[in-house]
Amino acid sequence: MVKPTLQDVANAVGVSRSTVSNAYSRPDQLSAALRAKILDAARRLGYPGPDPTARSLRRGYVGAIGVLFTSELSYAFTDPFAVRFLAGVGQVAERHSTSLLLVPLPGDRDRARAAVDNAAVDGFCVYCVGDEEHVLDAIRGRGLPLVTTAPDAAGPADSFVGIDERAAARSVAAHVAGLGHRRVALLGDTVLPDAPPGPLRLADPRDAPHPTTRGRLTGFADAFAAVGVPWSAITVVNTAGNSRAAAAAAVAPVLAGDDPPTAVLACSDVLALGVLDAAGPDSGLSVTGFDDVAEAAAAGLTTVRQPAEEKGRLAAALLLEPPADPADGHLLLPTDLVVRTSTGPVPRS
Amino acid sequence: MVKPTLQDVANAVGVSRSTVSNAYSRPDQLSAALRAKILDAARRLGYPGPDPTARSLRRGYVGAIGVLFTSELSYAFTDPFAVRFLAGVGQVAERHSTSLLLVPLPGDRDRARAAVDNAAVDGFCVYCVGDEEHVLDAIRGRGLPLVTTAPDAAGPADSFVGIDERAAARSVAAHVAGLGHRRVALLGDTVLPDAPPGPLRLADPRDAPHPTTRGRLTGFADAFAAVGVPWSAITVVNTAGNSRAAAAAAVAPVLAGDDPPTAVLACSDVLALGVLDAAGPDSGLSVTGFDDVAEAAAAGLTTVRQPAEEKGRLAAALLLEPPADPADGHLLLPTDLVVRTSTGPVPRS
DNA sequence: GGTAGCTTCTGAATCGATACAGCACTGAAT
DNA sequence: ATTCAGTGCTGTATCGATTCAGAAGCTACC
Repeated sequence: MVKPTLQDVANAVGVSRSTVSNAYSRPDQLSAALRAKILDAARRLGYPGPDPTARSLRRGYVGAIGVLFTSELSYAFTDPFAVRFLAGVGQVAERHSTSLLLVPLPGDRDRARAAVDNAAVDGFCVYCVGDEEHVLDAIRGRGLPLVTTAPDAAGPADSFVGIDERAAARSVAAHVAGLGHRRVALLGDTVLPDAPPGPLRLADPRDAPHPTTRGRLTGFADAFAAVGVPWSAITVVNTAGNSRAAAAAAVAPVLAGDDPPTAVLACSDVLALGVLDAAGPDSGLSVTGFDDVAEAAAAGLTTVRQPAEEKGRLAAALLLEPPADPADGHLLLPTDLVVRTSTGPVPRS
Repeated sequence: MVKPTLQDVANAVGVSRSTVSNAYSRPDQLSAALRAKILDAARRLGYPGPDPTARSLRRGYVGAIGVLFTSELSYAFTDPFAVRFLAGVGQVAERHSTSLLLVPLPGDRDRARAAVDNAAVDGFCVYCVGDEEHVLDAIRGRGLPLVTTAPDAAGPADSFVGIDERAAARSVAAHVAGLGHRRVALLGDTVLPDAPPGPLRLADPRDAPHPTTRGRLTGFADAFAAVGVPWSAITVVNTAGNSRAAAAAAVAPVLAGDDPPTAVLACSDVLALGVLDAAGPDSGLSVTGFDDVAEAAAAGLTTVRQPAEEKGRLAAALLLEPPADPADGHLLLPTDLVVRTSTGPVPRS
């Protein structure tokens, strides 16, 4: 038994294809009686209703928005901040009867492009992009609306929702500097594309390719420069992946070295928690994170809070309810410095 | 400027449409020189490559699998077990260059059906279904492959990957019974469709409509029946949602009542954690969960471990690499009873 | 009775691509 | 010179629906 099509239903009832189509999509275009007759025949024939693909082709829209993640798809579910962001996107999508297409973005440039080009969606919500500028170009090339969460990745036509990464980073770094810390290390995931885990030479924080990392490192640098600590005196540590374990592994040698830092500022809470793991309890090391995920509170982590779900909700809303004035497509969210027990004065040793 | 189509590129180069199509999808069908010329012209014209929707229509497949959740889409991201399951699905999908379409399933029957009917996917992976049998029927009606995680929801043609819910529940309940507990309460989310939070009359555990809940409650009942505690002596408590807060709110009155239970067995870790919240530390109450999510270990929760990511990976694999023999489409995963500190002997009072 | 105004339904064009049979040409073998 | 097998490319049918202008039928009013 082959799958019946709209035409088969039309034949069975003895009406035209258009009428059957109307029975499904525009009930006001035909009499209730005929409609009932058609739906009944459809049920009898086992016709499951209009084919979504064919319908999308003709209508010109799909009813799904793509969500892109720089790294593997599984990362989307590994970082608690990402999960909450997605939940926010999902809430709004749900209201619009829109699905979420999670697009795995392979590391390989060409395959990444292909993944974007092949995604059947009405728009893209890009959670975070590294130097994947070409992926954004692919989206723009398709003429699809795009909302990003990294300010300087946003082109003129793109929407944006996010925080002032640099200012937020400055606030937490200023707190650490204010406690007297001068020997500090910064910790980021994939600070430079192919760098191994561990300490890294980075001539200038603005050289970091990943916009979010760049913004945060630059903000950290700002605050320390303000108290006389030059960039060159700051250790930058790279991790292989945004995970607790990766962070612990990358930072352990640094903590064990000569002249270890008295404070470590991480680019995400997950990394910061890894630093706490590596340092062990009561080490006296000051550690800060970023995002304020649920685990941060339990661990007493000093961090910067940004509204995760709200960010997701707004991103989806920008896509699904585009503002009349494109100028309203750029949203800057507030952040809060949350001081907990993971930061304190420099221990005298 | 309108978006160019394949035809426009063909015209520009002076070849047929098919040749341009081949340049993209079957490079071996034309000379490298011509292919280069075509791709070059495409770039010049701003042609973004074949339209995914049109391609899907013609090819007959989409390159995406649907993931269905009974409750709201945001739930998918709220339950840690669901998140890990999804991560597993994502890993396998990634290997197959396949996207994940998360389909929000509205509570309303008709809209739920519509959501399924409109999803452009090659198959469905149903994380958990309540009494949503009609949704499964809709999927089958479309002739799409289906993998479920609830054994008795699986039709003959469906694949299945999951655990023996009843036996697993029996094992943890036997542990609690072995500790001497005889006054017990069971806690589940939406045990009956429209029941309010709090204690509930349920004549028989097998009356619970949700297959997973049904399996677990029945297993609990088995173990207590074996030590002489009849079903009628067991309190069943309903929650409004699978969250810590909902569980705490639903169970608090029960714990505060006359003749409170000495043990509470929950149908998920999240609920169990809520019970611990409600009971407070050192209450002497024994509490068990289900799934062994990350937070369970930290809270010392006695629970049943099941392999979350592996479950997701297998589910996706059944969809994307269907076994030659349909009999291999039913996978039963192992579970482990994990005894921690949240269970202990009955306190003498 | 004629025309205006509705509602209900039809037919052809269209969305943007892919599959497949078949044609034209090339070079080698007979 | 003729057949043959292989490349490389073209043309047409097709995927399964939606859209829209317009025809047909029916009521209603002057």
